[in-house]
Amino acid sequence: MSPRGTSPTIVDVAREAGVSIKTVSRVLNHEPGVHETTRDQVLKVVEALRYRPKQSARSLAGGRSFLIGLLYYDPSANFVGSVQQGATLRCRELGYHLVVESLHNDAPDLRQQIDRMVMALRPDGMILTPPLCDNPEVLAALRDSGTPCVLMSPERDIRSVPSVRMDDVHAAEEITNLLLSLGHRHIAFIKGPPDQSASAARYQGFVNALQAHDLQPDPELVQPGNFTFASGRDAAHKLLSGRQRPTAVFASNDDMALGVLAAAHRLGLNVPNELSVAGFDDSPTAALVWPPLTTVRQPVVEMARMAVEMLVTGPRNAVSAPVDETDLHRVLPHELVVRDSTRAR
Amino acid sequence: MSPRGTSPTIVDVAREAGVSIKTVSRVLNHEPGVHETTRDQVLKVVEALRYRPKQSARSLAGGRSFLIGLLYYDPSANFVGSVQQGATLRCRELGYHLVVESLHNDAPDLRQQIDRMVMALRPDGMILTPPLCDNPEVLAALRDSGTPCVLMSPERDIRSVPSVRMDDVHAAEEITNLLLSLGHRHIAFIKGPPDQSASAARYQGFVNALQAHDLQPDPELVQPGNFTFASGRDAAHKLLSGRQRPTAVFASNDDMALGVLAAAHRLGLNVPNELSVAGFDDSPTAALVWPPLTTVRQPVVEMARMAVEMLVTGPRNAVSAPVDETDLHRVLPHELVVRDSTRAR
DNA sequence: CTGAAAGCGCTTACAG
DNA sequence: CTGAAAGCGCTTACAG
Repeated sequence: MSPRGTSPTIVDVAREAGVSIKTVSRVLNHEPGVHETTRDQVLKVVEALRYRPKQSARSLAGGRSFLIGLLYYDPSANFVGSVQQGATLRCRELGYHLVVESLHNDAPDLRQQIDRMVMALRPDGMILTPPLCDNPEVLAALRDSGTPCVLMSPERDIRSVPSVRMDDVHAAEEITNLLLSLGHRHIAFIKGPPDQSASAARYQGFVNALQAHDLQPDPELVQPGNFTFASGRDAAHKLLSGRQRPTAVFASNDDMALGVLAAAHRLGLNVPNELSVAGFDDSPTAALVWPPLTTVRQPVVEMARMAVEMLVTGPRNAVSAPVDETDLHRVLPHELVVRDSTRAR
Repeated sequence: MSPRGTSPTIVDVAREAGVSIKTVSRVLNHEPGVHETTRDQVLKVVEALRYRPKQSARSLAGGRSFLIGLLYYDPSANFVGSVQQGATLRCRELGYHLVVESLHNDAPDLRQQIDRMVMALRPDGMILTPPLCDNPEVLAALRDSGTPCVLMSPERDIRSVPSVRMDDVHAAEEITNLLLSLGHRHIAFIKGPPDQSASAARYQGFVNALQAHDLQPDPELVQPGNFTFASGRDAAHKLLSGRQRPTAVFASNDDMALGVLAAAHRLGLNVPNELSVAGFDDSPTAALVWPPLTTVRQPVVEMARMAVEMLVTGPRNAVSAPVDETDLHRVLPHELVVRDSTRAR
């Protein structure tokens, strides 16, 4: 049973079970057309010998590696952590394994790095996270290699390339509705960087919710930001020392919301009594600050599970009916996380 | 060049270069004893055909998978993110790939999960992070399978099992020395959970530094904690409302230090003017709070690089001299990160 | 429902 | 310095 000693092979199982290796293979791969008695017998021997087929042999002979690749850029992002969590779990259930590669989005030899991985490992599918899933070079390399991909939260969907995402617009609407329902009417909004589609989507949700209440965003209460702590803090300083102070701030991500919290503390403003603050992302820090942040949790773990599933049970197993575009682009439900940083005014 | 079409094989390269596949193999594996002219010719063809050996074939024939496994438990830990960062980079340099598996430390089928991975993939080595690297069941499974391991920051070193760590004692001494040099004499300490060796080590460093200044820890200023935000906040409440308030608090990890910050804010205590606070770990949040936290950065990325290296250039390539125990247990230098939460009293 | 043969693409001894 | 042969442990057609 030691892989470095003499672990059993399919031949051992076949001999012990009194069948051919082909039959053992059939049982192991859940192929139909094996007599139940035979199947049971084989499974018993497999169990007794603690036999596990060797991935390299399966891969070489069958052309499937049982490997899913995960390409990511920012190692510190908790997003990636959750992706892996969901992906490795689903992989395990499906008999696959996850190979990860940390790439620089602007590395000069990006293409070569990807080619090397694809050629060596032949992963059966690849999961791409932002910003790599929006990098044309990455997409091209993978397309040329014929590796199936799923994009996680890409900037925009690509025809015929599967993707998984959440609904930023609706989530931002919900946060805004929460603040409105708490009685807030002067709600500030801190935007994300203009080159990220999530920024526009979240702002759109904010506007939608206001308009549904016959309100318009106050231009003075809408500040630019770039998803960093510092940009949130600076925007908050402007907002909170302006002539008409908002009673609530919706920062379109958590890092900026933390900046708002810091600015409020410095200005001696009590959150949530004098100012409500909401974020977006449910970063690990969001629950650790004072007061804990009201925010939106992306269903990242579920998205990753879904991505693996689309890859594994994808083109190969699907009936070859014309693929439905809506099936290709999945939207998973998010979750509003109401904590102590928001309060009725 | 498309792996799903007809990618070149070693036979193609051999034919094109006018040599045997054995010679191609020699060149690819940097084996000695190939004429320089032959080598150049082969490499030229390899380049032209964009040939990459297929891992599954190499693995099946050669008994090496070129895969390093990473087993981890807590997906949210930024520790794991840094480990992967370092590990994938070093793997790439060495022609290896990293397979990750998220495991529950107390899963009933833990052994089975590990066996499955080891038997299927036959990784050439495995990196274990806390708390898995201290789990006897995990260690036993890997030992039985003959898979070489490196433990990252294990509770305690195991004879003949390689490990990589930092020096908690020294790091804690340095933080304490910093506070002492800022003029603090009433320094509180918040401990970690007693069942983690890092807790004891950090406290030891704290005591060492005090004693080197002819000081003794004040029992009233030493509080228990368990490395959580809440425990740090509670400990701080006690410390800061006691009859003799410390001028500085050394929380033995960042999460607890954040708790101290929160408690100070609530009590209206200005950090760092009225209270200095130091943490340990340099978590991502440490730089994002107000004021930014003075702390210690573990050399996690470097530790992971080292772990991969020990695995790859380990037993196989090492001269078979008796293994030096000190070579087996590496200690990498940490870094003091002085930010704004500490100030001269 | 079951099996014998061929082959996936490399590396390992073994020769020369 | 170079090569012909065997074999790693499976799966894929193809038969029966």
